[in-house]
Parts: sequence; C-alpha cells; structure tokens
Amino acid sequence: MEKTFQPAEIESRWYQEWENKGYFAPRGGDKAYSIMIPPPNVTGSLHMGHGFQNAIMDALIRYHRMLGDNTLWQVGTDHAGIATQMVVERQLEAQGTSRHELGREKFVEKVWEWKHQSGGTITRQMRRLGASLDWSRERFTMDEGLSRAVQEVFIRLHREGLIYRGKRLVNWDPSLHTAVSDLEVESSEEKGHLWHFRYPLAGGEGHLVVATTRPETMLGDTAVAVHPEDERYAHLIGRMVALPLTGREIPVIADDYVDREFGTGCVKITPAHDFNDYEMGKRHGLPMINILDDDAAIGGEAPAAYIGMDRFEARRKIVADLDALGLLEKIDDHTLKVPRGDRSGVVIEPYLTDQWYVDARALAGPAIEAVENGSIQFVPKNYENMYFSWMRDIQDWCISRQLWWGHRIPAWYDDHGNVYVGESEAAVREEHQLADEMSLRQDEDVLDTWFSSALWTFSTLGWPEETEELATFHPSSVLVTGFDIIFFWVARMIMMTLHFRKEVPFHTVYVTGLIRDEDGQKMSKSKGNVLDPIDLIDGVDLESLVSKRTAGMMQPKLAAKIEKATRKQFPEGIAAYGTDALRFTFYSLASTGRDIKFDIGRIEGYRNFCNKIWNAARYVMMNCEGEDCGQDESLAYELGLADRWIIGKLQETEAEVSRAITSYRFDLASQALYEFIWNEYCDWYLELSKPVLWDEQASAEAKRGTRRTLIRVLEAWLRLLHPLMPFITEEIWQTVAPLAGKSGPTIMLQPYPQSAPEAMDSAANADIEWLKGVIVGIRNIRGEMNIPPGKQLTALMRNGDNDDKRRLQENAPFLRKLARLEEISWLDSGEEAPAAATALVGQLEILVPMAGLIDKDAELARLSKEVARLEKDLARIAGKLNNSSFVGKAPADVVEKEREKMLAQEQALQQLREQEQRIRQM
RNA sequence: AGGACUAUAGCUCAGUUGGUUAGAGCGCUACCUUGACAUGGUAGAGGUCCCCAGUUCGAAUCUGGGUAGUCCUACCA
Repeated sequence: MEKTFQPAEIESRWYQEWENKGYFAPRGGDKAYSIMIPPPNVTGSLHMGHGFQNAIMDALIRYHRMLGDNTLWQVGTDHAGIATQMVVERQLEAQGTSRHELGREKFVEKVWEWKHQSGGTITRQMRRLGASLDWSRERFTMDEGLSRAVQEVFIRLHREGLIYRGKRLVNWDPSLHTAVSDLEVESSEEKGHLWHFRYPLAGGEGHLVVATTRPETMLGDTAVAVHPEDERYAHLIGRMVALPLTGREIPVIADDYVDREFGTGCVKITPAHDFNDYEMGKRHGLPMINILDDDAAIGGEAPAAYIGMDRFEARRKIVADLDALGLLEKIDDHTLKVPRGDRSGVVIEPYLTDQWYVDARALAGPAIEAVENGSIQFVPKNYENMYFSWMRDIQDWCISRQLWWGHRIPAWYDDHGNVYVGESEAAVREEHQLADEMSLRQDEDVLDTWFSSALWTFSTLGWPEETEELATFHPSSVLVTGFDIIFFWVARMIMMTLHFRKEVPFHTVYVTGLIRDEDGQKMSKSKGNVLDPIDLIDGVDLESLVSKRTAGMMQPKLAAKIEKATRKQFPEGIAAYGTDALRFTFYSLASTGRDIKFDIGRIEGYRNFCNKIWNAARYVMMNCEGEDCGQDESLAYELGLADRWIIGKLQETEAEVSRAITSYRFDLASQALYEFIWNEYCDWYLELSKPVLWDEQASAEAKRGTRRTLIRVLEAWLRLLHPLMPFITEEIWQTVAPLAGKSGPTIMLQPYPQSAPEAMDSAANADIEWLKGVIVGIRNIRGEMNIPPGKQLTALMRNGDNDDKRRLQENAPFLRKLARLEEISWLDSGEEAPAAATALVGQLEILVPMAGLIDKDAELARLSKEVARLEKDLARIAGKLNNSSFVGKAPADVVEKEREKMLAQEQALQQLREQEQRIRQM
C-alpha cells in the first residue's frame, strides 16, 4: 500500500468495475426501496447542489442496498425547454443565424444534435461522484415512453375538463416570446419613479390626478378608479374623463381595491396590462385594450403615433408629450417591485393571449390531504407549512409555451377555430368524423417542462403500461430535493400522481439546504463564486480556475473583480481532495433545515481523514498479513480489555449511524463515524494493540485475539462507512476482507453491519476510561511541565481502591507503553511520598516524582489552576444543595447525583490542597 | 404586509424529553520525525450560548417582547 491515499486511480477503476458488473441494478429482497433522481438538465453540468443531493441519495441507496432491499435509484435527464432552447439559440446567433431562419423542424434537429453532443457531460460527472444509479434504466423526458405518458395525461385531463384553453392575462417574456408561469417570474425592488398626470374631466371643468409607475400603459387605460368612500372624489364617480393622447373618454369608477392613502387616491385602470386592473376590469365590465405586440413594443390598439416604439422609449415620449400638454403634475422617486423572467432577465409584461391551463385547484385538494394525513411527510417538517400556504391559494397553471423545444401540445384546430385534442391528427379525424378535405393544423405550442417532470415518478417506470417495475417501485421511498422547487416540481408531482395513480409519488420529501459560498452568498456565475465539484475532486490550478470563472463575462469590470477575488482566495488553486473527501464534507454539513456555507477548510480535514483511514489499514495489514488472525475457530484466542472495549464501541457506533441515516441526519452519521474511527479505533485501539503484538512475552492466544479484533473491527467499519465513502472503503476492503474471513466481489453488496447490543461491554468501557484517565493525567503533567515526550518516567500510585489495584495490575504494560513509564509502583499508606507532580483519577493519586524533572513553580501553578476550578465547581454544587427548594422539589436522583458529585469534588480538592502544601514546603 | 428560519469559541457548525465542567472540526499556542499516518502525535488557550422580561428549585434549551440577518409568499397604481 502507498504511504498516502491516492484517490484518482482508485475511483475510476472501481466505478467502472461496479457499473460493468451491473451492481447498481435492483436485486434481491422482498422489500423495495426506490429513489427517483430529480432529473438534471440534459445539457447542463454538475453544480454543488447536485453534488450534495446526489451524495445524500447515494448514501441512502447504498445503505438500503446493503440492508438487502430491492433497491432502485432511477436515473434520467430533463429536456429543460426554455433553458436548452436558449443555449442553442445563442449558438445560432453566434453563427449569424436564428431559429426563425432555420424553421421549426431544422431547429429542433439542431437541439437534438446539441443534446447528443453535450448530454453526456452531467451523467459523466454524476459517475465521478460515485453515484450508484441504475444506468441501464436511464430515461429522458422527451424519449418515446415519457412522451407517450405526457400525451396520455394531457388528453385525459382535457377530457375530464381539467385542462382548458383560455384568453387571459399571462406573464409574457418579450425576449423569449413566450408565456411563463407565475413561478418563473422573479420580482425584485428597483428604483423608479411615480409620475403624476392630470386627466381632464370631459366637459372641461378641471381634472383629476393619477399616479403611475408605468406611464406608457396609459394608452390602454379604460377607467380611473377611486375608493367608494373617498369624499374627495365622490362627486366624480360616474363621470367621464378625457384620456389624453388617445381621444378616448373613460369613466371614473368606484372600487374598494383603491388605497386612499397612496398617491392621489385615483388609479388609472389598464385591464390588458396589469393583473389587478384586469380583475377590476372584469368586475366592472371594462373594455380590454391591448397596446403592445409580442416584443412588448407599442402595438395593438394604441394610437398610431406610438406604434412600433419600444416600451421604454414610448414611456419617455409619453411623459414628454403629456408635459408639453401641461398635464405632468410632478415626478417622485419611487422604488417598486419589477417582475423579471428568471431565465431571460427582462421585464415581464402582463399580456393578453390564448393559453392552455391546468385547473390546479381541482387537483390540489387530494394533494393537500396527502400531506395533512401524513401519507407524505416533509423533512424537516416546517416545509409543510410552505407547501400548504401555496397549495391552498393555488392559481391555475399556464402550461403552454411558445417554444419549439418540448412536447408539442396534442391539439388541432380547424378553420372555424374548433379545437380537437387527441393523440394524433388521424386519431382526431377519426374520433370526430372529420372529412379528409377539412384542413387541420396542430397547435404550435409546447408544454411547460415541468409538465413532464410532474409525471416523473411513474412515467419512468413505464406508465401508462402497468409494468412490473411500477408495481414494485412505486410509490418511491423518498424524494431528495431543494426547497426552491417545491412549487415547481414537488407539489405538481403530488397532484398529478395522486390523480393518475391514486397513490402518492413518494412517502417522504427530504428537503436539503442550499449550498452557498463561504460568505453565505448564493453561488452564481455572475458572482464568480461558483465551485465545481469536479474541481474539488481532481484539483485545479489557479489559472484554469480564473479563466473558468471569468469565461463569457460580458462586463470586463466584473471579470477583473472576480479574477482578483479568486486569486486571493485560492492563491495555490484547489488541491485534489478526491470524491470520498468531498462526499464526507457534504454529509458533515448536512444538518437539516438550514443552508450550507461551503467551507473549503472542511474538505481538507476530511481528505486528511481519508489518509488516516488509509494508514490505519496499512498498520493493520502490516501486522496481520501472513499472520494468524484468529479466523480458524478451532484455535483458542483471548480477547483482552482493549479488544472487548473496541468491539463494544463498534456496536454503539453501528446503532448510532443507522439511527442517524434513518432520520436523515447525515451530519450525525458522519460525526459518529469520524469520532469512532479516528478518536477511538486509531488513537486508542491501535495504540493499545501495539503492546500486545510487539511483546514477545505475550501469549499466542492474546496475539491471535488482538489480530482477530483488529481485522474484524476494521472490516466491519469499512462496511459501516461505505455508503458515505464508497471508493476508499471498497479499495481497502478488498485486501482486508479475506483476512477477516469475508469474501465477495464487492463491498457494495455486503450486508450492512447490525449492532449487537450483547457485545456492548460496560465493564470494559469503565476500565478503558480509567486507563485513559491515568494516561492523560501523566501526559498532562508531561505536557505542562515541559518534560520531553521521549523521557521515561516513574509513577507512584497512592490511595487507590480495589478496582484501581486490579486495573493497574491488569494494564501495567499498556500504561508503560502509552504513558512512557519505566516504573510503576504503589506507595503504602505510611510511606513518605517524594516531591512529585500529581494527577487524580477518582480517588487514585498518581505521583510523578519531581527530582530533576519538575519546576516547583510550574507544578504549583498547575495545581492551583486545578484547585481553583474545583473550588468554583464545588461552590456551585454547594449552592444548589443548600437551597432547600432544590432539595425539596428536584427529583431525588438528581439531588443524589449532586451529593455524590460534591463528595467526590470535596475529596479531590482536599487531596490537591494537601499536595499544594507539600510542594510549598519543599 | 404576512409567514418561515437562523443567532452558541476567531471561523463553520452540533447540542434529542429543562439538571453536561456547553462540545466537534478548522484555525491558534507549545513541544515532538516514537517502528500506520507531519494529510501525523501530545498537551493547551479560547464562550455574557444576541438582548430584556417571565415560568421554574434549576433555562443555551420553555413562554412573551425586542434586535440583527437569511429566505418565501403577496403586493399600492
């Protein structure tokens, strides 16, 4: 074995082996366990969030596979309509062409080409993480089977009246030329203005003043609204106003939506370009005047003078024109929420168009109930509130998109505007008995990407066929995802699955936090703070990192800033930490219910942990290879104290790790493993094995027992650790397992260690704690007195009880070795003690004679520090016990515990004070 | 505006039903190449558990009120 752990070669070798041998496919077990991966964008690449979530899913999957469950981790990718189409359009633009020049068919071909070219990136990266996905079942949301499921769902929902077409105000993205759903709009505060305009009363006696943040929409005003109880304007209700620049007259109406305190208390109403105004327009039967075209330039029924003008140019022009007419009263600064497309970043326009909708309200009822009655549980639970509040106020879901990349809507129109929904034109003709000469054209639009994602848990298993997989693996066990797509995806999956399967899509939703950078900032390309999980695995030099982070930056200033920050944070680039270290870092940070600041320091620590594991195995192999490791049950072996202790600790750790994984506390699982492996197995057990293995006097039975324990405990914790660190555990297990009497082609399919409570050994624990106490006591004296670590010491024991005597008797060789003592002896009660430094373990006093070694003042300082600590503690306990209400009201066992503690502390204090006296008198 | 979450060591975070000497990792200090590992070992320093009030014999933990931060939803033209 190499002296240090070298992950790179090991990882690629093992992953290939696992995949080639088909270990990822479901097998065995009557109990099914399944996870459907949240399908990443097929042309995307892996980010830290994927890395984190996949690490968690893989741990769950490997854990259940080792438990012997019939385990499926379903893999697949998403066509990601808008995102993918945008990428390809940008490429076309760079080539000096456009999708419109190509035409629909050629364009879609191009996108498929791009999919074939770049579609392997993310799946390759997922392999690098060690994800044990069943690649033989890989699906794509636009492959044949899933497309069939999409069509089936659309047609059935339409038949049931749950999908309908309607002309409504939608969120229109003027750069992408498509409608988007409410969820795809992000509002943020931006600085703007509040313009106050005078609208003259028809008839000419005076005016009223309206305030607006969007002057250009006044071209489409069809009313001015005031509050019904607003005395200032009561006399105007029902009168007409001459709308400037348009030659139209519009009424003054009363509606209690109007806030009297805001602006002037008069609101211009533009039903075709504002959601609130749209509702008010419907209430009052106002006309809807569209004044925009698809680019959000002025169009429609706007006055000819403005037609064709860009919306922001029109705004300036209209303000100027009104000003020229003397109708501009004032302009105030005003911050407002501006809605922008989450993909395009441009300002979204409310726009009247024909779109397809899902009646979400009807589907929401059962979906709410499923969470209310616990059929689906969120972890952590507080996300259920977020889910409920959205679901109880759900709006109909606009599912049509004016794109070319996606599932085309299975609807056909005749020349009279009739709509026919069916699986194909032929099917539609047949069903509706339409004559062949009657021309039909298919709806141009495609479905929202999330429509197909909503079917993911069952469409991947072969639905609408009633396949065996569907019967076995659906509902899936758990969904692992981020809170940011609870509405986009989780809620819609629950609705669709309940409707079509009459069962939940998953029993548990484990909501992970977001991975942020070390300052708590969201990682984003434009901030230049993105970490690529693959770079953490393989390492990256500074120049590559800088050029990666600044590539494609439109603003040179920003690029320079990013470069500077990157050079400062990673002056040496990023070291190669390996997959296991990265994964373990994710687990250690994965406490539930909070976002994760990714601290690069952590991964280094866990890389070191890998190295520790590697070297522990090296030590074990050096001492066990070619030796009798006690696997021949006919030969007697003897388990010493340390052996019994570490076996018991292993049981405790096994129980803890299982408990943690079952409750999705990967931070606790990783911590339990780290602590056991490093602080107990390596720091203490391996050290305690040396005196036995290296002692020529030790019996063959004792050595056999020690080797047996060394190798068997190691083999067990490798399995215990495997779901979190798959590669290093597999590599080491291959060499270790045979010595532990285990065999098999892979650790992946070995049984997961089960805790055996009967092997826990509290007597051994107590003895080891005593032993540690004595050793640490002596080391403390050595450390604080500046006695060289190599210097052999003499220790005298005094005032011990029978347990102390037995323990010392049994463990003298360990004490000698681990505390570096050349001599240990008991001091009789009458015997005069030499000048010495002291440590206490219970009542037992350990004296390290000071002759020539110890600085008297240093020892006094050390003692008085200890005395002060005890005095403070004692005062606290005494205070409690002198308080009659504590003694009276606290439970008896708590009081008793305090009494015992006080007794022990008093005795220790007395011993230390006496020692202090003795030293002083020297 | 409504709601959720967070506040514990220099940094990143644990802390289960109220009773612990409040813990871990990283960082820091001192010493040490001892036959698995310097990606290591040993010892150590470091905390007003955000603030105030309350409940209680007892509060990091429970209740109320503040402060600060993060986020979600809905928005006033």
